[in-house]
Amino acid sequence: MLTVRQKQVLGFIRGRLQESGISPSYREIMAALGFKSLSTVTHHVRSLMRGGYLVNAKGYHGKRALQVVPPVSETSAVEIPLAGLIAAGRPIEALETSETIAVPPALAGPDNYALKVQGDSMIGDGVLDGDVVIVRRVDTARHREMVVALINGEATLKRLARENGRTSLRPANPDYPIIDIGPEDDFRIQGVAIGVIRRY
Amino acid sequence: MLTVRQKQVLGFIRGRLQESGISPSYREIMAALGFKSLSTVTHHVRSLMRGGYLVNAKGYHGKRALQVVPPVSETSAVEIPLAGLIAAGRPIEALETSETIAVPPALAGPDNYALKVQGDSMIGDGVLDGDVVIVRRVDTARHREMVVALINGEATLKRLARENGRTSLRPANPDYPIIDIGPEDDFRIQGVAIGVIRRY
DNA sequence: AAATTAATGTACGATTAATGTTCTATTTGG
DNA sequence: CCAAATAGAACATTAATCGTACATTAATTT
Repeated sequence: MLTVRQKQVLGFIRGRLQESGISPSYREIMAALGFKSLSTVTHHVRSLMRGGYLVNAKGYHGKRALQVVPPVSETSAVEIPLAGLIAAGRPIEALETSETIAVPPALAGPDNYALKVQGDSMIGDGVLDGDVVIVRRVDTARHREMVVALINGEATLKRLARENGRTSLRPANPDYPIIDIGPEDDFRIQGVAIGVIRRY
Repeated sequence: MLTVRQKQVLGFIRGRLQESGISPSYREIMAALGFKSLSTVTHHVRSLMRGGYLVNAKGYHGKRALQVVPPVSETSAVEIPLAGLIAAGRPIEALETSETIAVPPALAGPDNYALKVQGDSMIGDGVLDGDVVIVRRVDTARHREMVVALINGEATLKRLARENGRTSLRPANPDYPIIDIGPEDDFRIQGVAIGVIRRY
């Protein structure tokens, strides 16, 4: 919570940074706001630092190194990044903009992201073309979990099967083949599906 | 609830917060509303606090820290009521508590509610047992839309079909029968599905 | 490279200004 | 009459300020 003066000081610093790129000195701040003592500036700057609005990029005794901390995004913590499109047999196609998508809190998490599904390889499990799957970024998964996996550079959404010491990726659609993972394959799990959102 | 004076005081504080971001001091409120004593302001502010319209963000002796408490209705526009369970062939089973469920803004709306699906009559359309369908409360629907319908007192989730002047409800599962609507049936549409949320 | 100077940030204490709180008493309008 | 509203003055606490001396880094000179 900022006081009136703190707001003015912060505003001046922010303005200087924006126009010239270098932080003003304490004495410049003093002059600009009409203070007669450096301690006044010190006091306000310190308050702003304590409040997390400013940091000194060079640490203790760092000169002209004040940096304004961007305000914490108050866009409710239920937003997770929409990482891109996933389609069987292609790498994940990243979206240009760093889009985000709002999800119910039950599907939110710091390691979660969303992928838009292209294709119908998992139609048997109720994941349709155009659905958005919510994925938790992990590198291991258990038998029968739906995973986002990277195999030889290609990303895919399938069910993981571990049987008789063998690992395979199974679509939920008879039109698609089961993918057996061999020791020569470059195989990595990128996450497990924890939810689906569809919009008609 | 609020007296005339209280409304004026609250309005002034709200305006100041909106335009400048900082709360007015008691003396500013006094001047703005033409009071001649601080205690008048104190009295009104305290009343507003007791009524839950204002809080002091800095607590006792906190200066310029009045905050207007947003009315309850605006707390979170992404919550919609979870009305109950829907299963083929039974009335909607209402939940005891008036639960709500958080949904992405794209699925939120004043006339929307959620139903938890029981059964697999729509599995072919990717709606699985346990899924939550988001429904918009309307009384008409077009051909091929997924609807919540009430037929002779029984609620069901099906696709609406209008062909050759006849209306029918079609499951997305060959194990279930198509329901033909005749003139003798008591048939009503309660809403159309606009989304699905699943959690693994 | 070393020494020197200039520019800049830090520390401590004390003081003033601004602001919220409390108390008792009085006025006002239905 | 009663509840709401108002008034006035004294008091408590926080915000803001000032002055000075000192420490550290950056720039300049030797």
